[in-house]
Amino acid sequence: MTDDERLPQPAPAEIDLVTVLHALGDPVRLRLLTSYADGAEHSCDPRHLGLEHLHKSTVSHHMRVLREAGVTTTRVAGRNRYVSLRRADLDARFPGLLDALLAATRSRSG
Amino acid sequence: MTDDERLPQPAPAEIDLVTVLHALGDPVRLRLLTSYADGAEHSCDPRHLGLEHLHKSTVSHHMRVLREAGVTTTRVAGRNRYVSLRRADLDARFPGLLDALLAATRSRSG
DNA sequence: CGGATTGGTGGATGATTGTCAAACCGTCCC
DNA sequence: GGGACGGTTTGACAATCATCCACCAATCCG
Repeated sequence: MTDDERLPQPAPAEIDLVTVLHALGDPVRLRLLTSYADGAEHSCDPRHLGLEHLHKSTVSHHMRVLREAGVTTTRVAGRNRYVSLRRADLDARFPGLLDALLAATRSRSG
Repeated sequence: MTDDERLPQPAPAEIDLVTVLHALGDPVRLRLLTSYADGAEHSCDPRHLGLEHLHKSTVSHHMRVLREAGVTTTRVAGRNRYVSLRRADLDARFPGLLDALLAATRSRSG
């Protein structure tokens, strides 16, 4: 489970606020964030994410940006990848930020 | 004071989260945000903002992005412009977001 | 083995962007 | 009027970016 391979991601202390904001300043990636808000692991398939209109390589690109910014983590198991939010790391580094962002997306502009 | 002319800016309800995050996902603009965190009005002169290395037209461009995103407001008085945070509008629309952002910039990664 | 599934890589392309420079504009003041 | 001051606008340019497409790689399963 947890000891599967993980794709490269920044250490908690290396998560940079500007990079995170830049990563989330895109409609597709902010929508991915809302999908991940449930804390569960998600596949990369665009059809499971309400992104049917996007090419799978485009979604792959966006997920890489999120991961390299430190927003998500990706666990590799067989031919599947399981993406989830790094909630604890983000909360520790930027207290209240994630909650405020998720609340903001829920209240309307998501 | 308050009834001076103001440069165009979005109405409170039109402030869009993606646009705000995109605006703040730039090191110069995030730094401007920290300058404005005191709630006071600030001139546009790069030398008063710790941005001596930037051309004044570049700073003008960044301030326009912030204003059009709804992050700041600009009051015009004579030949001067006074830029300040739209704290009340942002707090009303995205509760806790601004506080979390400013706390994050203060704690380190500014 | 061989096909299907899941997802990523690399190239191409058009759009956006950050920056500077130079010209411009309204205002203040001598 | 005519500088000087504070900022904006426009244009140019390189860099980044979002997207698609075609191809590739690893894994699972019959």
